[in-house]
Formats: sequence, C-alpha cells, structure tokens
Amino acid sequence: MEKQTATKLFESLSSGVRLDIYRLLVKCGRGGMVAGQIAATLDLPPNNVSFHLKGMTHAGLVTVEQEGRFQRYRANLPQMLELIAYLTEECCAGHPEQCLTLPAESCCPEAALPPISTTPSES
Amino acid sequence: MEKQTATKLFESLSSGVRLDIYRLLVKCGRGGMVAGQIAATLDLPPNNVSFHLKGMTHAGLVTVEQEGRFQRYRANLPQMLELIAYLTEECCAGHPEQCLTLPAESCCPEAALPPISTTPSES
DNA sequence: TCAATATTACAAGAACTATTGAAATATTGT
DNA sequence: ACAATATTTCAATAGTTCTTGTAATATTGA
Repeated sequence: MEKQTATKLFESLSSGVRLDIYRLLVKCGRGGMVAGQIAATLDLPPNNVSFHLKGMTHAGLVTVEQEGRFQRYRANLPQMLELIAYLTEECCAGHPEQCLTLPAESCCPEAALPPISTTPSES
Repeated sequence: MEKQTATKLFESLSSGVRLDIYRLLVKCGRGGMVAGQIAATLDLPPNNVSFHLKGMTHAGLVTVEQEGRFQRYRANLPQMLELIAYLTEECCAGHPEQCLTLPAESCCPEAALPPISTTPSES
C-alpha cells in the first residue's frame, strides 16, 4: 500500500461523522446501506452525508453501487485489512513477542495479519 | 473506546509525516526511539517532528519516557488494537462469513480481534 | 557556573476542511 | 411528458491544521 493511500484512509476516519458512517456500514456488512438510509439513521442532513460519502469513496474506504435511483454504499473491508497490514509492517522488527505488555495472541496475530517481516531494521 | 478517542487516533495517522513516524516506531517496537533520532532518520526538522510527536502523544498513539535529556517515544500498540476492535465492532452484524469476498480467515479474525457481537442490528 | 546539546513552546501565514442552504441531476411511476 | 423522490453539486463562511523560524527550557559535562 502506498503512503498516500494510507493517509487518505486515515483522514477519512478522522471525522466523527465519517467514522459513524463507516462503523454503520461495517455493521451492515455485505448488505450495505443506501445514502438516504444512512442519513436518516444517523440523523444528519443528506447533503452532508453525501459530501462525506464522496470523500470516503474517493479514498477507497467504501464502495458504491447504483440501484435505480439509490446509491448503495458498503464498507471496503479488504482495504481496511491492507491498511492494518501496512501499519504493522515489520512490527517490532521481526520480534512480535516484544510487543509491549500485550498477551501474545493479541499482537501481530499471524492468523489475521499478513506475514511479519523477519528482518530487523536498525537506523 | 470513545468516538473522540478514535477520531483523534485516526487524525494522528492522517498526515504523512506522522504516519512515517508511527510506522518507524512500530518497527522499533519496545526499544522506541528518541526524538532527535526520529528527526534524523526521516530527515525532517526537529521542531516539526516534535510538534507532531506532541500531538501523537496527546492522542495516545505513542508514549513518551524521559531519559536524561532525551525523550524516548514508543508506539502504543495496545491502543491500536483497541482502535481496530472499535472499528470492527459488530462486524457484519454477527455474520463475519458475509465479509465480502475475502478468505474467511482474513476477515473478523476471532483469534486476533475481540469477540464479534452476535446481535444483528437493523435500522 | 558556563557552554553545548536536545527538545519543546510560541507566533504567523498559507492552505485545507466542515457545515449549511439552495439549486441541479437522475430515476421512477403514472 | 410530468411530478415526486433520491442524491449530488455548488458556493460561502467559519474554523482548523501545517509548516517554518525564532526563542525558551532543560540536561550534560568541564
């Protein structure tokens, strides 16, 4: 993942409105929601929601599909997983067991996140 | 996790400079880095790095510890894991197998992320 | 104490973002 | 074609953030 992609995704989630929208879409999963439904659920002006959805779509955080006169939005979960992978790349320089005081299974979980680099990096 | 905490964390990662700093600290793991070392490694003005580190510390994204005249910064990984958990709360309304076209083990990984709610939510 | 180094605090300007309201576009059903 | 609905676009304002330079603070070692 490129840095610019990552910053755009994080920027998309740095607003309370967009975070609410994204979490709502995550809950809805594959089904997604249409724009008006999102606005009604979160009790926000439709044009404001549309404004934020446009940005989120452009960033790749959500996807959109036209359904007649409706626009159905869905959370782009694969993108989120890539983002987390990007963030934890070379986590602890190949020594995930070092990860602070967390229970081992909570940090750098090989089952969920991409392979951890085993190349320590020093500067 | 509260919404404001989450937005602050995402905002902290929405700048290329801060994202570079955080990823660098993630790589260094438990060892962390002192401010000047970070600035030198990323080839940035020390005061600019300090400015961003202050914000990141305030957001809880990194921790800081004094070492004589040095300030040693470390990535706050537990906070990041909580953030991911917050984001994927009630993922797919309790039906993680619905998560798009991802291989099942990549989405809503029970092994790594907190328990998935089993209560479907409809609006 | 004094000089040197590491880091932070402050101030100013440009650039960007969020919110709102009004208008425009597109689709549906009659 | 026409009216109704869903959604987006546009414009304007207020507020916020980023960067840079300069000054201040704190620690170290002589």
